[in-house]
Amino acid sequence: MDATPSASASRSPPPTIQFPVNLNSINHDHDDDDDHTSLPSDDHNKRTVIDEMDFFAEKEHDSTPSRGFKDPKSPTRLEFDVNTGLNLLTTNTSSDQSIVDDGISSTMEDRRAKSELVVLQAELERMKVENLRLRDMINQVTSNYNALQMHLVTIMQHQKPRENNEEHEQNGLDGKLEDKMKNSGNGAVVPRQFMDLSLAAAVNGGAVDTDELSLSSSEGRSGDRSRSPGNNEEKRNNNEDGMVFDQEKKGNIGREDSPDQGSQGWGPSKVARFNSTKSNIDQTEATIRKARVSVRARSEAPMITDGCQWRKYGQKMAKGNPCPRAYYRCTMAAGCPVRKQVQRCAEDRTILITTYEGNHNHPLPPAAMAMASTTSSAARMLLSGPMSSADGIMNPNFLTRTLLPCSSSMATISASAPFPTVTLDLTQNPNPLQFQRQPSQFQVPFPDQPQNFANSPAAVAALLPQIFGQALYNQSKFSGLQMSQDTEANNKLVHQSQAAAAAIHQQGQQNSLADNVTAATAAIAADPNFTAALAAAITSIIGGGAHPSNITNSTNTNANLTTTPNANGKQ
DNA sequence: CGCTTTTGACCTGCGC
DNA sequence: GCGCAGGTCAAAAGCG
Repeated sequence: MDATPSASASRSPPPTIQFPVNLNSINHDHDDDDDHTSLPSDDHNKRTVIDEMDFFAEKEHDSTPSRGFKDPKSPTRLEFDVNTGLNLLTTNTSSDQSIVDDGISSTMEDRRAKSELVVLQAELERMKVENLRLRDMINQVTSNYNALQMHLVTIMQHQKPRENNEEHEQNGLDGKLEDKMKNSGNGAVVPRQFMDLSLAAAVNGGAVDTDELSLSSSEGRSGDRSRSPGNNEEKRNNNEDGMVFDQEKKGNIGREDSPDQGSQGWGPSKVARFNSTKSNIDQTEATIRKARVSVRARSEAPMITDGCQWRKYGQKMAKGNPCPRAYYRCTMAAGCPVRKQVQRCAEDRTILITTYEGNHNHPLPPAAMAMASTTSSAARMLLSGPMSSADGIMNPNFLTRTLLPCSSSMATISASAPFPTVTLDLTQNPNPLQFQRQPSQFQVPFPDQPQNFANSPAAVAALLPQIFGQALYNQSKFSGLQMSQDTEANNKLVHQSQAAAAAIHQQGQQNSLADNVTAATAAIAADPNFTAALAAAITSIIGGGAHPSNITNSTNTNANLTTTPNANGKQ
């Protein structure tokens, strides 16, 4: 147990790898000392203040290659000055006096120091304001992005409700996913499932709109399981009366789905068992939840810090791995469906494997946005994949071309299984050549990142949203186009996807921008080198964040994105 | 006191 | 039908 990755896990963040780290946590670290990086309480309220603190808290980064960056606004230079100045000042003020004490010039020095102090304070104020502004900007963009996403989903919904239904009917309505899955042996069936999912996913836009779904699902479940009731107290509202959904609406969206099924979160099969009458949507929902994003990173820490708060709800010995697997669920909001598994790699215990599933149904701190959007987008991407091939396996080439036309590092995606899983392998050396290692791998356009940032999981995680965001976008387009059913169509789709990708850059700028912002936010949060991170953020926000590549930096972030055919749900 | 972790039991799906 | 493995629950214990 102690050995468990999770054992001491969630609360004591100190040793953890910093994923898309928390602005909050960073701040706290500086202010209070690490204690509550993960404390649930500080969420929203403090954020504002914290953010400000953040920037200045990161003074240590004098060594940072800050020069390359330009603040969109005047403060740029000042900032640097301020940073150093602050440091010096702090030390100087105190030390000056003590050291200079004896000197005759002390008065002058004093004055000078005071005036400097005043100036610096003024600067500080300005910077604070600036920080606030930036933060607001980021928040705004983020919310815009979310809104846009939902909008897109809605549109999609309108566009293809029929097709969707038809599809499902074709599948043979008793057509539970389960059935399909079971039939997967035939090979032919699986792809279909995928198709369904894709459509549905596209329609629903992920967990987003499935209020009803959750409802139905919950019913189904509760019947089966005696436990379910207790389990869902938190979320119970939903069940009690369907209407409740409206209450929290968007907030709930996510909530609902998981809550009732919360318990089954990971269990694909469980979800699958709903009656067809309950609809495709249910299936979709369920399926979406199934999609997983797995991150492999080297760390001594029991858990990676990803900006969210987690509660451990179980631990199990998994077959074939001496290290126990820990189960966590997101505690940032009651009923949040997001879960994660943490386990050390059997072969190399320095590698920590964190698997995320589900979409958050609550507002997230910027730092957590990266991971959250990554998982949700990834899930949607996987599930909505029009690229399913005849054998039910995603065509990596397709993905490569579609999602990552201009990548600089490598990643692999494949999804043939009950749980499509995107595995981000951060354990690899940042060597582009790796790309060649596996034919099935494709490159993910991780923009270059600041040095410190480059190899950290945070960096990659921060960028994932871009990738998946784009992918999602692309796919949404695809699914629109995708009505064709044959593999032949896939070829077309490939081209279409490329076109779509291009179009996305033009049309979907908002989206990309948002993604970039998200990434940038995470970058800021995660990067110890604030200046670099800030630069990245600013660059992405102001410099026309349409392209991920807009984030300019010197180092490549390399990661492997791998999707595992996870037939048995075993690792 | 409230929250989190621990841990054994339970449920479910899957393969044989 | 049985056993195995994954996943979840919930009481008890621990902690701040």
